[in-house]
This record gives sequence, structure tokens and C-alpha cells, in this order.
Amino acid sequence: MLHVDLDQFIAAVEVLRRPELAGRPVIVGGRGDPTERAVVSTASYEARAFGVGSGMPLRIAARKVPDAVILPVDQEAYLEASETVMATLRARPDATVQVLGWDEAFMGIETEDPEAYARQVQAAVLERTQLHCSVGIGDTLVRAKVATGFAKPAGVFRLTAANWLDVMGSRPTRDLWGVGSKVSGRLAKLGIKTVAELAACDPANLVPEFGPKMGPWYAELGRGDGASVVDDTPWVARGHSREITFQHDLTDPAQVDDAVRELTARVLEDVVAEGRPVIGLTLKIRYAPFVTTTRARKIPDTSDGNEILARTLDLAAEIEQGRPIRLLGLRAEMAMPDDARKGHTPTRGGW
DNA sequence: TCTGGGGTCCTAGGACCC
DNA sequence: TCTGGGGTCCTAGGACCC
Repeated sequence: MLHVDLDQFIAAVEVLRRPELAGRPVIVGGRGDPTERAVVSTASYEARAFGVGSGMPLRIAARKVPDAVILPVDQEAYLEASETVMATLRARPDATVQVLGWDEAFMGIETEDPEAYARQVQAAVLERTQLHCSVGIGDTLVRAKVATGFAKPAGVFRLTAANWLDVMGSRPTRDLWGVGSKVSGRLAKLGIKTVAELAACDPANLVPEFGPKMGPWYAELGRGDGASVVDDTPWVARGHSREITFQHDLTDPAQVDDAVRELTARVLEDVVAEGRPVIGLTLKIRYAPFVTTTRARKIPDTSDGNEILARTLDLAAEIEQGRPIRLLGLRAEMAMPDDARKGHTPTRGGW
């Protein structure tokens, strides 16, 4: 199968409609104002050369690249470009397309020459959208996904059981898709630092640290194994959430109350559009200045909007007072339709 | 002068039931 | 007087991805 990933997607879309930006360091994030609390969504390769990357605070990025062009996030534009790209992939005969996000997808294909097929896909996407993409080829989803990292920019790379350990074995576990800084740290405490060491370990030995599911799953990840079937079942959202980060931390309970009220209205709009009942609500609070999050959840027995609102405001009343609040998030979980498959997820696990 | 906003899934532990 | 196991449901919290 193939994993197709657009190169510097958001920055590339911006440069397409403003050709004079080609070759310049472009940073897209927040409202495009580096004095605000916001992070970098995507940086062009020219900006990355200065050490700017996704997730970095915008004001830090601006300091690293003084003459960068900083642009606001324009979701509609990216969504439109994304849909054109995905339509191009789906137009390939006999390809199964599983979308992972705005700028990436798996393609299940039958071909004698996957490299040639990958080049054809790249050419088709470029012709239709003027966007470049990189393609990973693999015999599992994990290997195809990881392969794409070696294909960038605009290249093709193949990763299978035959060369997985040669390519990945000596790399840190952090380089795996699904292993972040916390898990790589916990693995290191068990003496597992590299992909080869993870691949060689007995899955049972990871269970005490990571639990019955995640333990064996990490071991499988180390070997690059896992599912090898691309699943184009339409994705069904499990829930919707909205978040606000305040430019200045809130200390006034009335302001917090207003914010919860507004979030509730926005979340309910999204849920009503889905036409499925709400089965749970989660309120997330981040207190300044540290990174702790606290959540409270209530399960209403009704999908009535007023009822949900009332319960949500109850949660707001529970918020600890006297600590500056930096972020509020509200997530509504929705009942799954009977015919929705469980386990198909755009971002992790499940395969 | 730090750290967005939208998602998904897993785990531990308590409550409760038989 | 002391305290079985097995199961489910729920909450809070954590981790990861794009």
C-alpha cells in the first residue's frame, strides 16, 4: 500500500495563491499575529531551516526568523485544496483510499511496480493541484507511513519487512508513529532505546508498564507489523469539541461562566448538525501557568440541549476559583450509529 | 515571552451488582 | 466475624496524532 503525504501542505497552499512568497520563509499560525498566544501550524522549508516547526509558539518562531512572512490560518482554503487532492487519489482506478487528515491518506493498490504507481500519483496530484507530495510504500500501514518520512520532499521510499530493521533499527523509538516523548522515556527506563531493541523484546514484558493492549501494541510497532488493509469505510466522528485559549488568563468566575456558555452553544451546533444524541460531556481546564489539565464528565440521559447546557454550567460552578484559567475546552461525545464500525480511526490505534 | 484546536484511544480505580 | 471473585459502568487523567 501507499501512504501519500503533501509536502508542507498549508504553506504550499498559501504560496500557490501568493506566488510572490515562493522561496521565502513562510509561517502559518493563529491569526498571523506573533504577539498573540498561538502556535505554528506549518512552516515552509525555508523557515524550517531556521529551526521553526509545527507546534512551536508563534512568537518564538517570529524571533527565530525576523523576516518571515507570518500568515493566519485559513481552514476553508486548506479544506478545499485537501478535497481536490483526495478526489484525485480516489480517481485512480482500483485504489482504496483511507484519509488520515487534511494532507495525508493511505492507498490500497494492486500493482507489480509500486514505485511507478507512486510516481503516477505524484504527477496526477501535481497536475491537478500544483502541490507536491511524498509517497511511502509499505507492506503494512505502519511501514508505509514511516516510509514517507524518508521520501520527503517529493520522493518515493519503500519500507517492508525486508529492510525495516536495516533502516529503522538503530533509530530511537520516538521516531515511530505512535511513540511520543512520554512513552519513549518510559521505554528507555526499561532499557529499550532503539527500534531494534523494541522489536526484539517480549511483548509480555511491556504489559506491566503499559497495560494489556498498549504493551503488546508497542512491541508490534517496533517490528513495523500490524494491519495491512486499507479501510475506506466512511469515518464517523465519535464526538466534537471546542476550545478557547484566552489571550489573558481569566480570574473572574463570571468570565469563565460566559466562556462555558459560549463553548456549549458552539459544541451543540456541531452535534445538532450530526443529528446524533449526546452521551457525554467533558470540560477541560488548563490553569496558568503550568500544563496541568483537569476534566470533569457528566453523562446526561437526554439529548435535550437545555438539559445539557444546565449540566455543563454545573460543571463550570465546580471550577476551582482563584486560579487563573488559560484554556477551556468542551467536548461532546455522540452515540454511535448502529452500522458504524468500531476501530476505524484517522489518527491512532485500532489497526 | 513559551506552548492552538480538532480529534482518537487506553488505563486505573471506585461503585455497584450477583 | 470476615470477606470470594467476576462482571459492568463511570470518572478522571494521560498519551498521541495532524
